[in-house]
Amino acid sequence: MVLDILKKNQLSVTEGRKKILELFLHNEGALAHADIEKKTGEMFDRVTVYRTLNTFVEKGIIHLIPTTDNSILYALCKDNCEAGHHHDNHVHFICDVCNKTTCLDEVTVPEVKLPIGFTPNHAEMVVTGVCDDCK
Amino acid sequence: MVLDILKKNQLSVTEGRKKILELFLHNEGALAHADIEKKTGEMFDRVTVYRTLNTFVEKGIIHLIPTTDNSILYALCKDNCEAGHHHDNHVHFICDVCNKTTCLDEVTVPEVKLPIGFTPNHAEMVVTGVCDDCK
DNA sequence: GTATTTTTGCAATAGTGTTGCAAGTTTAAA
DNA sequence: TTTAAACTTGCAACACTATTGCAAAAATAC
Repeated sequence: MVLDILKKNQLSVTEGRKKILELFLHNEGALAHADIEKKTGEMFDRVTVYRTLNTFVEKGIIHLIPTTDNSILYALCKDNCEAGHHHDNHVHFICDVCNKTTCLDEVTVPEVKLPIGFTPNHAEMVVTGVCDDCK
Repeated sequence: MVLDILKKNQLSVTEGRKKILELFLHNEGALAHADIEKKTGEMFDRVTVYRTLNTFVEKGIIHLIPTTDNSILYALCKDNCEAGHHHDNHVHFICDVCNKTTCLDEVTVPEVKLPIGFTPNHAEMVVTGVCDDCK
């Protein structure tokens, strides 16, 4: 599984990439750099984690989630991942209780009518509230 | 104008608050902390700018805009500001060309149907593309 | 005008992210 | 299977972003 994804994206198979990709595959929600650093412990250098995450974003294996605090959240979305690249037009949900961020793969970002003069390219939507686990 | 807003929110009137609030009033788009520091130059300490922005957010004079890089963007939205507090349910637009962020006060964030178990509280939407100035 | 409350500036600290380079690992090809 | 080329990693250094405590200064209230 992990190997397939790396090879499909023409990436060298290294311990760091395998481990970090596994974290995303076995983790429901989104992850921040700090989460990954905690979970991998002393295994890799901070810089390696940063570079691995950037590589994955460039290849479209994971994608960024917009937030209002100054944190960068990354998530792998199962459906798109298989296809090798992301459409990433789904809504993200951040739980006010457990703070977990979830990709709602089945909820598509709705179209909005913009004022005259504005041309849309991409739209992101983040909903906060109470998630299924915390209800 | 500036004084009205500060008094309405029960804030002491200081040089820093007046100057920063003016920046928002005379600036179309959103501002990051770094923008404000550049525009105020040596007038105030960085810490004062941080604290002023936090105070304004708490009082609802300005609000945060979600981004995918790790930057915090602040914007004052004319309509709500007059009322003393924000509804902040409008769409934000980030121009791919000039990178300016605009509040589309007249475009409301649409409702979406969430999966069973999820209860929404607040929704944010950010659209990227080409703005009116850059078209 | 003075006392009280609030805000500011400074110094120190912590967190976040990037770059250059040498050493190490992976890949591909003989 | 060995070797050479390409790529990735770790380290050190650096830059930027943000927060806290405390004393001095300013604003408000009386």
